[in-house]
Amino acid sequence: MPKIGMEPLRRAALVQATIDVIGAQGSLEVTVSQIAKQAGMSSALAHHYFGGKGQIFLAAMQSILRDFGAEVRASLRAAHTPRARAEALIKASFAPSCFDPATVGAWMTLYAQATTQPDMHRLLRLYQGRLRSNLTHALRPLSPNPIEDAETLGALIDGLYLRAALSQDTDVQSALSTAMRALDRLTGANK
Amino acid sequence: MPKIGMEPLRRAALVQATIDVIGAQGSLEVTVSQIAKQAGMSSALAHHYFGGKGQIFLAAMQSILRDFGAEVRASLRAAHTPRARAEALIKASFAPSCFDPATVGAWMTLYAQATTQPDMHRLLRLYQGRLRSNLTHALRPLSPNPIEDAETLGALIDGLYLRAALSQDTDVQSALSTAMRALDRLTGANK
DNA sequence: TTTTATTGATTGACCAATCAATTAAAAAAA
DNA sequence: TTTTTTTAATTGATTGGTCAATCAATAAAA
Repeated sequence: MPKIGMEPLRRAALVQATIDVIGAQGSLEVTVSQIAKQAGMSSALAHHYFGGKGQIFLAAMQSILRDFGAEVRASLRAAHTPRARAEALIKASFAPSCFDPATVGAWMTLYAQATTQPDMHRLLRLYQGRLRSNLTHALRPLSPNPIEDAETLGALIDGLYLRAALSQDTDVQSALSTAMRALDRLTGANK
Repeated sequence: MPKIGMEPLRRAALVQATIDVIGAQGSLEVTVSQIAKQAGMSSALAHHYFGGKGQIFLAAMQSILRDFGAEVRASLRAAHTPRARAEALIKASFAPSCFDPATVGAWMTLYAQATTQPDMHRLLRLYQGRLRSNLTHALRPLSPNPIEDAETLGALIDGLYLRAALSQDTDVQSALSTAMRALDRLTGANK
């Protein structure tokens, strides 16, 4: 069986499997064996390539954040005015992929683990920093205090996401329009 | 030893111990034995009175939410204008007790478990419902759309709390003033 | 003597991590 | 080209540890 160059494939499969399993059972309580089985290999191999459960988890989170980052950049690319950029950032935060059960589970895991695991904490700060920076940039031409307003809008997005994600009746639409309305107000309520 | 009427005392001690242990180690990963030891009894007794770990956890969360509710009510009692009521609600959400490591740990646990455990989910909805109701009531005389604005302010509070709680440099003050500024804006930017 | 309180010890299960052994591709040597 | 050697891939089985939950036994109040 040993075709050479399996490592990257295996690692990718394990990362995807981790996300799938977390999504399937909606929880952080997954075992290495479950993940390995989902990825079609033995748990020993998972340990061989990743070293430990924590590192598998970390890689999975990184993957999710990377995908989200890509979605944000794609969304920004089509936006050519400050206002459109701010809207793009909001829309990306409430994209359907963000409400995939796997993503929600991973996100809650991240929050819960950030209190103790430095790696996870760093990852969370990274996301928050990027969102803040993007929002500040977009709001600079629109607001007299872009930094403060970016902070407000960023926190609002997180709070709305939390509520939407944890309502079984995931009414993303309502969360999205609430965020948009807030943007209207922050930028001077210009319709 | 068996003085009669131990049950309520033991239960209360276990609830407090749960909060303490979660706080001390900043994480949801605590064992029944740890909790029982902290409460000065055997793990068997903890099981005897509560039936299982999940029920101990649930009782601890209920206790935290009950305390928070009491703080909110106390804060509201001193507020005699709509504006003061809204401010009181915000202040209560950023009270020092909310940033006690034990409270933060418990809160993150609640979010993480709400995705799977119906009990926890119900509890979270209860908190969100009460906050929404309180905010709506306070904003009714201040805003043309109190329901929508309460939703916005509630989500903002949650988001700001999340950020403040997960920054090692817990700058509660900044979160608080951001929320207050948002209240200004929602209520027509008067002053 | 019945009921309540209490615990040490045990059970049963789960699980992360390790190890020894196997396979076969690839590379080097003959 | 054939043979040997090295290296990567792979897993079944095992280990060591943890933990929730149960139980049997004890002690003392009512």
